Amino acid sequence: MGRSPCCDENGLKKGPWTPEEDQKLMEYIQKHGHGSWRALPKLAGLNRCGKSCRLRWTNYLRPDIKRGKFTEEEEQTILRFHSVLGNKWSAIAKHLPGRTDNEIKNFWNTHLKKKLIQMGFDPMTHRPRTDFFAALPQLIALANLRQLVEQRPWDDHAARLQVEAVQAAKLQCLQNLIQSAASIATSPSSSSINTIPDLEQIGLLSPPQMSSLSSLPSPNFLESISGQDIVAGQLPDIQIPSSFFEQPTSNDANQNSDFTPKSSVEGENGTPKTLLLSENSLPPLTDFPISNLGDACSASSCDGSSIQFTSWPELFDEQFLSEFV
DNA sequence: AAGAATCCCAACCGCAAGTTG
DNA sequence: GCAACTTGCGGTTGGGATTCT
Repeated sequence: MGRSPCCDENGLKKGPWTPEEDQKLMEYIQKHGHGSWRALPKLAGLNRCGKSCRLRWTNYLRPDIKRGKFTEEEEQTILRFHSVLGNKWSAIAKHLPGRTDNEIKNFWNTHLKKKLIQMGFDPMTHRPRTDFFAALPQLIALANLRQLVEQRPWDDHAARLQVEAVQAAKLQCLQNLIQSAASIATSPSSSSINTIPDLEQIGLLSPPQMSSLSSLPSPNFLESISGQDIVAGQLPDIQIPSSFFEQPTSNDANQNSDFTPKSSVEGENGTPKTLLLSENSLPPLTDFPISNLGDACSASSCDGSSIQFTSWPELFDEQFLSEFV
């Protein structure tokens, strides 16, 4: 397994491709196919290394390449597959016809990753940031906005704020517990994911909620992912807040790193009453870290059922949610 | 208008798996 | 089984384009 020496060779051109070079490469491949990439540059009359030619062809010259901005649908697809596959750009690209792994990687690094971070998600796990203090600005903003919305006296609000802080901590705690359980379940040493129901035993999840955990993708699901056989529609519905695609981009969002109000309902007097977060826009407590699970499972033949955490509203009782939102 | 800052993406680099002799 | 070679992948970067001050 030696390293490829091709790019170390002297005298080979590097850097941006000229239209003439593109033309030569295109004509050669269309006539003869690429064959051996290493031999191609000489045969095509190019002063480039084979690697450079391959890259140019696969990322730019291939006739089936789709150009232009990513659609919202493509964005969703990337997010979903990334939450499952992690940074497996080539695997993700297989599910986006006409898009290259490089393009997807760039799009992820320049747009999607930032979006997730701005929304308080960990871009690697697709879950809300786990550190409570990182979420503090959001909580503070939440509290302030609530005050504006409700126009209640501060004393009353302070008391409510305290309750909310407790609830937020509770929420965080539950989340951490779930994550811990998940990591235990995914560790090769654990026999199966069936350790999750322990949560039920300690009274954190009621049976109906657990039932939602049992609607799980089969182990075959993960196998099919690694085998690249899945289509987007078969993925677990890893829930990105509906507000995700409404998030301001770049600079706008930087100034509003907290969750911005996205929906409004009619108040009693007919004036719109802004909600901080709709239930649907709550960040998903959601996603079992399937990206890691994939490796763990492939290494340990996990035969237990896997987990599909549901969205927030189903995890908490209505009272909790209605109080929190 | 101009310089600084930031964004964006094509291309490079290095690693690892697969293939061949 | 081993080493040389090829291919593919993911991370990183250079520099042009765009936006901000």
